[in-house]
Amino acid sequence: MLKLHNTLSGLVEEFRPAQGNVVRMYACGPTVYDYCHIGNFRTFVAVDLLRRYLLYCGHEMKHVMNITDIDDKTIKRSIEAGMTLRDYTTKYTHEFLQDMDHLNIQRPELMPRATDHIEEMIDLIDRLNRKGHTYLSDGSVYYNIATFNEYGKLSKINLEGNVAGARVDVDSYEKDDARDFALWKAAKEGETSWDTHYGTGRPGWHLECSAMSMKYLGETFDIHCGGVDLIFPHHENEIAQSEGATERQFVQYWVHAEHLMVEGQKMSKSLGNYYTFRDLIAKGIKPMAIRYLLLSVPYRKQLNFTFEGLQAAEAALERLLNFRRRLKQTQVDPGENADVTAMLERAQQKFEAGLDDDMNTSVALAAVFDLMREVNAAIDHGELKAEDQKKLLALIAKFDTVLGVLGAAEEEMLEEEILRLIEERNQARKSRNFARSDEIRDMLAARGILLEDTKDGVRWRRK
RNA sequence: GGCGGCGUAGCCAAGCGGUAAGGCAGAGGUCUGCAAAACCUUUAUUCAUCGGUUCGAUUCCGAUCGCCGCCUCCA
Repeated sequence: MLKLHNTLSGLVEEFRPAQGNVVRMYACGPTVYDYCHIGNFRTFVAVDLLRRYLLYCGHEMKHVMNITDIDDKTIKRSIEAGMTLRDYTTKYTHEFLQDMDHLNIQRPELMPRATDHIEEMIDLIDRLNRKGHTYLSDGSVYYNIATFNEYGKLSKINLEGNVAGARVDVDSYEKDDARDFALWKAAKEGETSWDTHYGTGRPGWHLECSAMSMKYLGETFDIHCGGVDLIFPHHENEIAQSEGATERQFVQYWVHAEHLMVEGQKMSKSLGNYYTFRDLIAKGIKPMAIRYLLLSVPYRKQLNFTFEGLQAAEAALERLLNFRRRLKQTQVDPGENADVTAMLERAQQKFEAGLDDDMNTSVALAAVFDLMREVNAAIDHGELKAEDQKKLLALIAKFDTVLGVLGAAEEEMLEEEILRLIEERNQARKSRNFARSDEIRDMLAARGILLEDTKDGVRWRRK
């Protein structure tokens, strides 16, 4: 009896990688016939957050993300573009990785290409063949799902944790030959193909993920991620392929990211609300605002992606950055304040409890904002001490190893000219020459330097 | 038609039986020459609707309405 986990509750307390501290994780990557749209990145950000939190928890990662460079559309588009498949997919893979970098998504340990693993795929077909799961038809090899009696267990199971199996009707699949899927497809005229003992052709879509995940992660691994639309048939078929061949449990945890809506509507080209990451950047949206918005709603929830939401994300992010800047620049006395220590501990506990609960990022973010409010009040009252300041900065940095939205605290070099102008403005203000002081402030603002008058003196920051 | 998810303040949302987190926007206040930033206060007697179970339901059950996804190699 195979066990199938659906949620990642209790990550710190209960989740134990099968291989020591090394978490073996596979994520279905992009198909590379075009630019990914923003919904794709919702999934990739969710996977990144999970990866980062596992690292935060002290695990090591062996994380594989495939590059699907051999599906129908990619082949078609490369022909249309007059490029070789390899050149075409290399181009779009490069674009994809650039977008990943801009969204601060960490690179997986391995990003294998499907077309580099034809041999492994053939070997897997051989194994399935030996166990009687396949049949030949018109030069193609099909998986006979009637021979795998657990077919349907992933997509039919109730993913939200209600009574499993209550309404599962596996029989309808077993009778239906139409549910069989291709492991190897006979070559079509003009398409890229490989010569093998199954004839000339190319692998079916689902095969690459079974072959590559097991090659790099072993026959059983910890976590398999992807978008919800992949549950059926893609992941269902991966299970059939892998478990059919190995007779072992393929995956411990399935993590499926929900889709998003744009302005309350389904994203589609006809509605004009189909956005790639690059479209949004071209509109002047900051990458970190996109990342923040995408991660602010737990991955299991369909999030509503709106421009108003992007503005809100940017404002929230700005506030967090200001807070960190203020924290750094505040002059403090030596020592430690027990109240602040308590705030710190509460925040860390809530942050981790949130993420432990199946990556509830809403709760984790609330913990960060609660902390910010409390610490701001402490600073206002002059209650922050040197030890607190140090610990807080460290904690914020630690939180951001997971969230990845703040970036490294910039060590800005004070330009002598800026300092000189600030000093000149101070003199002007002292002599109540506000026309001149405003002139200087505006001049600096025009160059992206914002001044704030506080009771501790002038604070400045770059916009 | 089959399977599944969702419907919480102006917007984004947490919430998993015990009396509504957090963010954005808005309002008032403190501070300031004016700002900015920050802080304080404030904004849902109520969680799509109607029933039911319970001492008690946003949370469980049923029905209704609305939105969304999968069932067609589309993340």
